[in-house]
Amino acid sequence: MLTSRRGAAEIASIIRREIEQGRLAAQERLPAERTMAETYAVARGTIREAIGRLAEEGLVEVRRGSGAYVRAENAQQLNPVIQQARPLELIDARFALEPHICRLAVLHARDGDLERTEALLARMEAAAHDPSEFAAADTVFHTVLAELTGNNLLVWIINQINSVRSQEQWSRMLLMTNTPDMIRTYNQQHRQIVDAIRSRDSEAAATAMKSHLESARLALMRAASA
Amino acid sequence: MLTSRRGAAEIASIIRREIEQGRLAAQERLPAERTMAETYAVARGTIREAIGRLAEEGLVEVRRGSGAYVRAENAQQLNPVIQQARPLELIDARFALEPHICRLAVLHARDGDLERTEALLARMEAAAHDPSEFAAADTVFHTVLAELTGNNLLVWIINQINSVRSQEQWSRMLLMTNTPDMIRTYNQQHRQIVDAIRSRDSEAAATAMKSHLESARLALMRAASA
DNA sequence: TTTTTTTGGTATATTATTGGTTTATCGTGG
DNA sequence: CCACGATAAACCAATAATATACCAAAAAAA
Repeated sequence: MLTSRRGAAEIASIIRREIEQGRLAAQERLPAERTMAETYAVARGTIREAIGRLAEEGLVEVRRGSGAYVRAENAQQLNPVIQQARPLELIDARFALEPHICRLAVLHARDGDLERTEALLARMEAAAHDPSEFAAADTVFHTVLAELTGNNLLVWIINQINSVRSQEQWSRMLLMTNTPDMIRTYNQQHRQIVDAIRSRDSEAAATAMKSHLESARLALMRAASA
Repeated sequence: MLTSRRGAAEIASIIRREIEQGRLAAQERLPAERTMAETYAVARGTIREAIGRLAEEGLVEVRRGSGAYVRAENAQQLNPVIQQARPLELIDARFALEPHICRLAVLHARDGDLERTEALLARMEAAAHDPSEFAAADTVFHTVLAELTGNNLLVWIINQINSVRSQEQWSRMLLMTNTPDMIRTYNQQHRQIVDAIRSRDSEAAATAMKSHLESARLALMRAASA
């Protein structure tokens, strides 16, 4: 139900969501009130009202003449379980989910749906020497696989797991493990997965995903012990 | 009586359902009376009558010049994605997660940890004629299995999935499917799972869990088609 | 350093929106 | 017929949002 009156409450919800989703990092400064007023097409007073509520909630801290800042202790507040999850816990969770996601994708994916994965495969193959770009595309790839199942719950879970990748520790780990050699291996495995889905072989798809995850786990453990 | 002509009582139930299903968050403002009148194709007075009843029930709070707001204590604050998940989506997600959770439980569970499952098995076996009690214990049982893995991320995911059981639709479904016969079947399967974990046979544990979930899915589909 | 720019803080008059109220009218069912 | 509920329209009062201007603190630039 959308209301015509875009009030301070709605603006506050929008900003709150931005913060909780981590699109605004801790300690980071919010855009200036006048800027936000323009971007949300709303009066500055409304922005001030919204920020005031967030300040009351302790989510942000406003400094006169400087700006409004995300309070550190609240930036990661939502889903502390996921944020504190250790890399190996994440891999285990993926081991549980993604092979079966591949099976469900075989059952539910329509032919046209695989085109998106093709574009992603190309993007990842072009990023052999750009670990960040590869990681970004890889995240989308695994999300798209979940979407192929048509199961919104699974998509949501995968998104939750993916959200940890924005974490600092995780980013550094990715840069270490995503060497050109590993990226090449991953790309071959990705293609095996897509091919298996395309040929409607659910067990082959699940097996390919297990191999893929096993490679990722090994790379992770090598990086951790190094 | 003309069914096309909707009275205040009907409008009130519609809005009440919107609130209880969490489609309107806490503290959120309802659409303006004039707007709702248009969307429900009804006179403003009828909307006012409906909102008045909700206010009497304490479900909403009306502020002159501002709007009608959902009172915090009545708003559903669960995750909308999970809340709107269909039973079969949930089962599929469990199919993805729980067999592998059993494997991980075999790997990580210590001997003493299985005592909790024993107590739960006894509780469920004593509840053959009490579907609600059985469902409650069953929820805990699957959570404990996740805890055996030592993976907090998996525990969190299972808890999220379990939280949907408080939903109205789901409760009715459980009462339909949890007949004494089905409960007996479930209890046998639960014991197979625990026995497999105890004897450190990860594939047997995973297979037993798959059988269990398959039984649940069949019961669900029978109930849905009935 | 000094100067300039940017930023939040405050005040105010105006406009728009919203709930509150009244009144007249129409249809349906008893 | 009457009673009752819904409709429709008009107006009132409270509140929210807008638009504008100016101040003071902080930051940036000179």
